[in-house]
Amino acid sequence: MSIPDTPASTIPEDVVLLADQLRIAIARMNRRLRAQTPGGVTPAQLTVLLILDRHGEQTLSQLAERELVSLPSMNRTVSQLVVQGFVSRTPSPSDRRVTLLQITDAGRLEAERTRRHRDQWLAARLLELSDSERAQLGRAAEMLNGMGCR
Amino acid sequence: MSIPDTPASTIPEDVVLLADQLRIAIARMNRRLRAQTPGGVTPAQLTVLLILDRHGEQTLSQLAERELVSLPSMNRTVSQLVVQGFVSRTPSPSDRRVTLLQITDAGRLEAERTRRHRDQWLAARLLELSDSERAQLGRAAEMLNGMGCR
DNA sequence: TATTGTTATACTCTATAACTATA
DNA sequence: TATAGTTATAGAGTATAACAATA
Repeated sequence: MSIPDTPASTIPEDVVLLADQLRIAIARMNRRLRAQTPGGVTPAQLTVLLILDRHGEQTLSQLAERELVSLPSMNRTVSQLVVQGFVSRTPSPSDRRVTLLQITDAGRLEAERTRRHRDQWLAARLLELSDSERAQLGRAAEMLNGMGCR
Repeated sequence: MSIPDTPASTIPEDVVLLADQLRIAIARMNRRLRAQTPGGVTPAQLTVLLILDRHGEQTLSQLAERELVSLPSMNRTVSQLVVQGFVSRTPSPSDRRVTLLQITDAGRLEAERTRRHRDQWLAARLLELSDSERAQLGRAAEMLNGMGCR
Protein backbone atom coordinates (compact mmCIF):
# COMPACT_ATOMS: atom_id res chain seq x y z
CA MET A 1 0.00 0.00 0.00
CA SER A 2 2.96 2.38 -0.27
CA ILE A 3 3.76 4.67 -3.16
CA PRO A 4 7.09 6.05 -4.39
CA ASP A 5 7.81 9.60 -3.29
CA THR A 6 9.02 12.74 -4.98
CA PRO A 7 11.40 14.91 -2.93
CA ALA A 8 9.31 17.59 -1.22
CA SER A 9 11.71 20.32 -2.22
CA THR A 10 10.90 19.92 -5.93
CA ILE A 11 7.18 20.65 -5.43
CA PRO A 12 6.09 24.27 -5.90
CA GLU A 13 4.18 25.85 -3.06
CA ASP A 14 1.02 26.47 -5.09
CA VAL A 15 0.78 22.77 -5.92
CA VAL A 16 1.15 21.87 -2.24
CA LEU A 17 -1.62 24.33 -1.45
CA LEU A 18 -3.85 22.76 -4.09
CA ALA A 19 -3.10 19.33 -2.66
CA ASP A 20 -4.09 20.61 0.76
CA GLN A 21 -7.32 22.10 -0.54
CA LEU A 22 -8.22 18.95 -2.47
CA ARG A 23 -7.46 16.64 0.43
CA ILE A 24 -9.72 18.58 2.76
CA ALA A 25 -12.52 18.95 0.22
CA ILE A 26 -12.44 15.22 -0.55
CA ALA A 27 -12.41 14.22 3.12
CA ARG A 28 -15.37 16.50 3.81
CA MET A 29 -17.44 15.32 0.89
CA ASN A 30 -16.62 11.71 1.70
CA ARG A 31 -17.95 12.30 5.21
CA ARG A 32 -21.08 13.85 3.79
CA LEU A 33 -21.65 10.97 1.41
CA ARG A 34 -21.08 8.35 4.10
CA ALA A 35 -23.65 10.06 6.31
CA GLN A 36 -26.38 9.29 3.75
CA THR A 37 -27.54 5.95 5.13
CA PRO A 38 -30.97 5.05 3.82
CA GLY A 39 -30.89 1.57 5.34
CA GLY A 40 -29.47 -0.34 2.38
CA VAL A 41 -25.99 -1.83 2.08
CA THR A 42 -23.00 0.27 3.20
CA PRO A 43 -20.99 2.39 0.73
CA ALA A 44 -18.13 -0.11 0.50
CA GLN A 45 -20.59 -2.95 -0.08
CA LEU A 46 -22.49 -1.00 -2.73
CA THR A 47 -19.30 -0.28 -4.62
CA VAL A 48 -18.48 -3.99 -4.79
CA LEU A 49 -21.99 -4.83 -5.97
CA LEU A 50 -21.73 -2.22 -8.74
CA ILE A 51 -18.37 -3.62 -9.90
CA LEU A 52 -19.68 -7.18 -10.01
CA ASP A 53 -22.83 -6.02 -11.80
CA ARG A 54 -21.01 -3.98 -14.43
CA HIS A 55 -17.89 -6.04 -14.96
CA GLY A 56 -19.07 -9.54 -14.14
CA GLU A 57 -17.43 -12.30 -12.11
CA GLN A 58 -14.25 -11.26 -10.26
CA THR A 59 -11.76 -12.81 -7.88
CA LEU A 60 -11.04 -11.30 -4.48
CA SER A 61 -7.64 -10.11 -5.66
CA GLN A 62 -9.13 -8.39 -8.67
CA LEU A 63 -11.64 -6.53 -6.52
CA ALA A 64 -9.02 -5.49 -3.97
CA GLU A 65 -6.68 -4.25 -6.70
CA ARG A 66 -9.41 -2.34 -8.49
CA GLU A 67 -10.59 -0.54 -5.37
CA LEU A 68 -7.08 -0.09 -3.96
CA VAL A 69 -7.73 -1.81 -0.65
CA SER A 70 -5.96 -4.69 1.10
CA LEU A 71 -7.04 -8.28 0.58
CA PRO A 72 -8.34 -8.72 4.16
CA SER A 73 -10.30 -5.49 3.86
CA MET A 74 -11.97 -6.55 0.63
CA ASN A 75 -12.52 -10.03 2.05
CA ARG A 76 -14.46 -8.57 4.93
CA THR A 77 -16.69 -6.50 2.66
CA VAL A 78 -17.34 -9.47 0.37
CA SER A 79 -18.10 -11.78 3.31
CA GLN A 80 -20.76 -9.37 4.52
CA LEU A 81 -22.35 -9.42 1.08
CA VAL A 82 -22.24 -13.22 0.98
CA VAL A 83 -23.97 -13.46 4.37
CA GLN A 84 -26.69 -11.14 3.08
CA GLY A 85 -27.13 -13.29 -0.01
CA PHE A 86 -26.07 -10.56 -2.44
CA VAL A 87 -22.89 -12.25 -3.65
CA SER A 88 -22.06 -15.93 -4.23
CA ARG A 89 -18.67 -17.61 -3.84
CA THR A 90 -17.74 -20.36 -6.31
CA PRO A 91 -14.39 -22.18 -6.20
CA SER A 92 -12.60 -21.82 -9.54
CA PRO A 93 -12.56 -25.17 -11.41
CA SER A 94 -9.08 -24.52 -12.84
CA ASP A 95 -7.30 -23.35 -9.67
CA ARG A 96 -8.77 -24.32 -6.35
CA ARG A 97 -6.98 -21.53 -4.49
CA VAL A 98 -9.15 -19.05 -6.36
CA THR A 99 -12.73 -18.14 -5.45
CA LEU A 100 -14.93 -16.57 -8.10
CA LEU A 101 -17.36 -13.93 -6.86
CA GLN A 102 -20.65 -13.26 -8.58
CA ILE A 103 -23.53 -10.91 -7.87
CA THR A 104 -26.85 -12.69 -7.23
CA ASP A 105 -30.29 -11.62 -8.46
CA ALA A 106 -31.03 -10.33 -4.97
CA GLY A 107 -27.74 -8.44 -5.11
CA ARG A 108 -28.68 -6.81 -8.40
CA LEU A 109 -31.99 -5.69 -6.95
CA GLU A 110 -30.37 -4.39 -3.78
CA ALA A 111 -27.68 -2.53 -5.74
CA GLU A 112 -30.23 -0.71 -7.86
CA ARG A 113 -32.44 0.06 -4.88
CA THR A 114 -29.62 1.33 -2.66
CA ARG A 115 -27.74 3.16 -5.39
CA ARG A 116 -30.54 5.57 -6.12
CA HIS A 117 -31.16 6.28 -2.47
CA ARG A 118 -27.52 6.59 -1.54
CA ASP A 119 -26.66 8.91 -4.41
CA GLN A 120 -29.81 10.95 -4.04
CA TRP A 121 -28.43 13.64 -1.80
CA LEU A 122 -25.41 14.18 -4.04
CA ALA A 123 -27.52 14.01 -7.21
CA ALA A 124 -29.83 16.68 -5.82
CA ARG A 125 -26.81 18.91 -5.17
CA LEU A 126 -25.47 18.28 -8.66
CA LEU A 127 -28.83 19.24 -10.08
CA GLU A 128 -28.36 22.73 -8.65
CA LEU A 129 -25.22 23.23 -10.73
CA SER A 130 -25.00 24.21 -14.39
CA ASP A 131 -24.37 21.70 -17.17
CA SER A 132 -20.80 22.93 -17.56
CA GLU A 133 -20.16 22.68 -13.84
CA ARG A 134 -21.40 19.10 -13.86
CA ALA A 135 -19.16 18.35 -16.82
CA GLN A 136 -16.21 19.78 -14.90
CA LEU A 137 -16.96 17.57 -11.92
CA GLY A 138 -17.17 14.59 -14.25
CA ARG A 139 -13.72 15.34 -15.62
CA ALA A 140 -12.41 15.89 -12.10
CA ALA A 141 -13.73 12.45 -11.11
CA GLU A 142 -11.91 10.91 -14.07
CA MET A 143 -8.70 12.69 -13.14
CA LEU A 144 -8.96 11.50 -9.54
CA ASN A 145 -9.53 7.94 -10.66
CA GLY A 146 -6.63 8.14 -13.06
CA MET A 147 -4.27 9.50 -10.45
CA GLY A 148 -4.56 6.53 -8.15
CA CYS A 149 -2.88 4.15 -10.56
CA ARG A 150 0.87 3.58 -10.32
CA MET B 1 -26.60 15.48 10.32
CA SER B 2 -29.53 14.96 7.94
CA ILE B 3 -30.26 16.89 4.78
CA PRO B 4 -33.52 17.59 2.97
CA ASP B 5 -34.20 15.34 -0.01
CA THR B 6 -35.39 15.82 -3.55
CA PRO B 7 -37.80 13.19 -4.88
CA ALA B 8 -35.74 10.58 -6.73
CA SER B 9 -38.10 10.61 -9.66
CA THR B 10 -37.20 14.20 -10.60
CA ILE B 11 -33.49 13.42 -11.04
CA PRO B 12 -32.34 12.60 -14.59
CA GLU B 13 -30.45 9.36 -15.05
CA ASP B 14 -27.23 11.01 -16.27
CA VAL B 15 -27.04 13.06 -13.08
CA VAL B 16 -27.50 9.92 -10.98
CA LEU B 17 -24.70 8.30 -12.95
CA LEU B 18 -22.43 11.29 -12.35
CA ALA B 19 -23.27 11.14 -8.65
CA ASP B 20 -22.32 7.48 -8.65
CA GLN B 21 -19.04 8.14 -10.43
CA LEU B 22 -18.16 11.03 -8.12
CA ARG B 23 -19.01 9.12 -4.96
CA ILE B 24 -16.77 6.22 -5.94
CA ALA B 25 -13.90 8.45 -7.10
CA ILE B 26 -14.03 10.46 -3.89
CA ALA B 27 -14.13 7.36 -1.68
CA ARG B 28 -11.16 5.89 -3.51
CA MET B 29 -9.05 9.00 -3.39
CA ASN B 30 -9.93 9.51 0.26
CA ARG B 31 -8.66 5.99 0.95
CA ARG B 32 -5.48 6.74 -0.94
CA LEU B 33 -4.89 9.96 0.93
CA ARG B 34 -5.54 8.36 4.32
CA ALA B 35 -3.00 5.64 3.50
CA GLN B 36 -0.22 8.27 3.40
CA THR B 37 0.90 8.13 7.01
CA PRO B 38 4.33 9.66 7.45
CA GLY B 39 4.18 9.42 11.23
CA GLY B 40 2.78 12.86 12.00
CA VAL B 41 -0.70 13.71 13.21
CA THR B 42 -3.69 12.00 11.56
CA PRO B 43 -5.62 13.64 8.69
CA ALA B 44 -8.51 14.73 10.91
CA GLN B 45 -6.06 16.20 13.43
CA LEU B 46 -4.08 18.00 10.73
CA THR B 47 -7.22 19.57 9.33
CA VAL B 48 -8.08 21.03 12.74
CA LEU B 49 -4.54 22.35 13.19
CA LEU B 50 -4.71 24.07 9.80
CA ILE B 51 -8.04 25.69 10.63
CA LEU B 52 -6.77 27.00 13.97
CA ASP B 53 -3.58 28.23 12.33
CA ARG B 54 -5.30 30.02 9.47
CA HIS B 55 -8.45 31.28 11.15
CA GLY B 56 -7.31 31.67 14.75
CA GLU B 57 -9.04 30.76 17.99
CA GLN B 58 -12.25 28.74 17.60
CA THR B 59 -14.83 27.08 19.82
CA LEU B 60 -15.61 23.38 19.55
CA SER B 61 -18.97 24.14 17.95
CA GLN B 62 -17.37 26.35 15.34
CA LEU B 63 -14.90 23.63 14.39
CA ALA B 64 -17.58 20.95 14.22
CA GLU B 65 -19.82 23.12 12.08
CA ARG B 66 -17.03 24.10 9.72
CA GLU B 67 -15.91 20.51 9.15
CA LEU B 68 -19.44 19.10 9.12
CA VAL B 69 -18.90 16.57 11.89
CA SER B 70 -20.76 15.95 15.15
CA LEU B 71 -19.72 17.66 18.36
CA PRO B 72 -18.52 14.43 20.04
CA SER B 73 -16.51 13.57 16.96
CA MET B 74 -14.76 16.92 16.88
CA ASN B 75 -14.30 16.79 20.64
CA ARG B 76 -12.41 13.52 20.28
CA THR B 77 -10.09 14.92 17.62
CA VAL B 78 -9.41 18.08 19.63
CA SER B 79 -8.76 16.10 22.82
CA GLN B 80 -6.12 14.08 21.02
CA LEU B 81 -4.44 17.30 19.92
CA VAL B 82 -4.58 18.71 23.46
CA VAL B 83 -2.94 15.58 24.88
CA GLN B 84 -0.15 15.94 22.32
CA GLY B 85 0.33 19.57 23.28
CA PHE B 86 -0.64 20.93 19.87
CA VAL B 87 -3.80 22.71 20.97
CA SER B 88 -4.67 24.53 24.21
CA ARG B 89 -8.08 24.81 25.86
CA THR B 90 -8.97 28.10 27.57
CA PRO B 91 -12.35 28.69 29.24
CA SER B 92 -14.02 31.74 27.71
CA PRO B 93 -14.06 34.64 30.19
CA SER B 94 -17.46 35.86 28.99
CA ASP B 95 -19.35 32.53 28.91
CA ARG B 96 -18.03 29.72 31.02
CA ARG B 97 -19.83 27.05 29.00
CA VAL B 98 -17.55 27.89 26.11
CA THR B 99 -13.98 26.65 25.67
CA LEU B 100 -11.67 28.53 23.34
CA LEU B 101 -9.26 26.40 21.33
CA GLN B 102 -5.92 27.72 20.17
CA ILE B 103 -3.03 26.21 18.28
CA THR B 104 0.25 26.16 20.24
CA ASP B 105 3.73 26.88 18.89
CA ALA B 106 4.40 23.15 18.88
CA GLY B 107 1.13 22.69 17.00
CA ARG B 108 2.17 25.20 14.34
CA LEU B 109 5.46 23.39 13.87
CA GLU B 110 3.78 20.02 13.70
CA ALA B 111 1.16 21.26 11.22
CA GLU B 112 3.79 22.58 8.84
CA ARG B 113 5.94 19.48 9.18
CA THR B 114 3.09 17.01 8.70
CA ARG B 115 1.28 18.97 6.01
CA ARG B 116 4.11 18.77 3.54
CA HIS B 117 4.67 15.08 4.14
CA ARG B 118 1.01 14.17 4.12
CA ASP B 119 0.21 16.07 0.95
CA GLN B 120 3.38 14.98 -0.78
CA TRP B 121 1.97 11.98 -2.56
CA LEU B 122 -1.01 13.93 -3.88
CA ALA B 123 1.16 16.94 -4.77
CA ALA B 124 3.47 14.67 -6.76
CA ARG B 125 0.47 13.33 -8.70
CA LEU B 126 -0.81 16.86 -9.32
CA LEU B 127 2.60 17.80 -10.64
CA GLU B 128 2.14 15.26 -13.42
CA LEU B 129 -0.96 17.09 -14.66
CA SER B 130 -1.09 20.19 -16.86
CA ASP B 131 -1.71 23.67 -15.47
CA SER B 132 -5.23 23.66 -16.83
CA GLU B 133 -5.97 20.26 -15.33
CA ARG B 134 -4.76 21.49 -11.96
CA ALA B 135 -6.96 24.57 -12.34
CA GLN B 136 -9.93 22.31 -13.06
CA LEU B 137 -9.28 20.27 -9.93
CA GLY B 138 -9.04 23.47 -7.95
CA ARG B 139 -12.46 24.56 -9.19
CA ALA B 140 -13.82 21.08 -8.52
CA ALA B 141 -12.58 21.31 -4.92
CA GLU B 142 -14.35 24.66 -4.54
CA MET B 143 -17.55 23.21 -5.95
CA LEU B 144 -17.38 20.24 -3.59
CA ASN B 145 -16.82 22.53 -0.63
CA GLY B 146 -19.68 24.75 -1.70
CA MET B 147 -22.08 21.84 -2.11
CA GLY B 148 -21.89 20.76 1.49
CA CYS B 149 -23.55 23.89 2.84
CA ARG B 150 -27.29 23.96 3.42
C1' DT C 1 -35.30 25.70 29.51
C1' DA C 2 -31.65 26.19 26.08
C1' DT C 3 -26.82 25.89 24.97
C1' DT C 4 -22.00 24.15 25.21
C1' DG C 5 -19.34 20.73 25.90
C1' DT C 6 -18.29 15.89 27.50
C1' DT C 7 -18.61 10.85 28.25
C1' DA C 8 -20.25 6.20 27.01
C1' DT C 9 -20.90 3.16 23.51
C1' DA C 10 -21.14 1.15 18.99
C1' DC C 11 -20.34 0.70 14.07
C1' DT C 12 -17.75 1.08 9.45
C1' DC C 13 -13.67 0.82 7.14
C1' DT C 14 -9.10 0.03 7.00
C1' DA C 15 -4.49 -2.08 7.89
C1' DT C 16 -0.64 -5.58 9.29
C1' DA C 17 0.60 -10.10 10.83
C1' DA C 18 -0.07 -14.81 10.96
C1' DC C 19 -2.23 -18.77 9.07
C1' DT C 20 -4.30 -22.41 5.58
C1' DA C 21 -4.78 -24.53 1.29
C1' DT C 22 -3.30 -25.07 -3.24
C1' DA C 23 0.01 -24.68 -7.04
C1' DT D 1 8.52 -21.74 -2.43
C1' DA D 2 4.94 -18.72 -4.14
C1' DT D 3 0.14 -17.43 -4.49
C1' DA D 4 -4.98 -16.86 -3.17
C1' DG D 5 -7.55 -16.36 0.36
C1' DT D 6 -8.77 -16.21 5.38
C1' DT D 7 -8.63 -15.16 10.36
C1' DA D 8 -7.09 -12.41 14.33
C1' DT D 9 -6.36 -8.12 16.00
C1' DA D 10 -5.94 -3.17 16.25
C1' DG D 11 -6.74 1.66 15.17
C1' DA D 12 -8.97 5.88 12.98
C1' DG D 13 -13.04 8.22 12.47
C1' DT D 14 -17.68 8.70 12.82
C1' DA D 15 -22.42 8.68 14.99
C1' DT D 16 -26.35 8.73 18.63
C1' DA D 17 -27.74 8.91 23.37
C1' DA D 18 -27.18 10.41 27.87
C1' DC D 19 -25.05 13.56 31.04
C1' DA D 20 -23.01 17.93 33.36
C1' DA D 21 -22.29 22.70 33.71
C1' DT D 22 -23.62 27.22 32.67
C1' DA D 23 -26.67 30.77 30.80
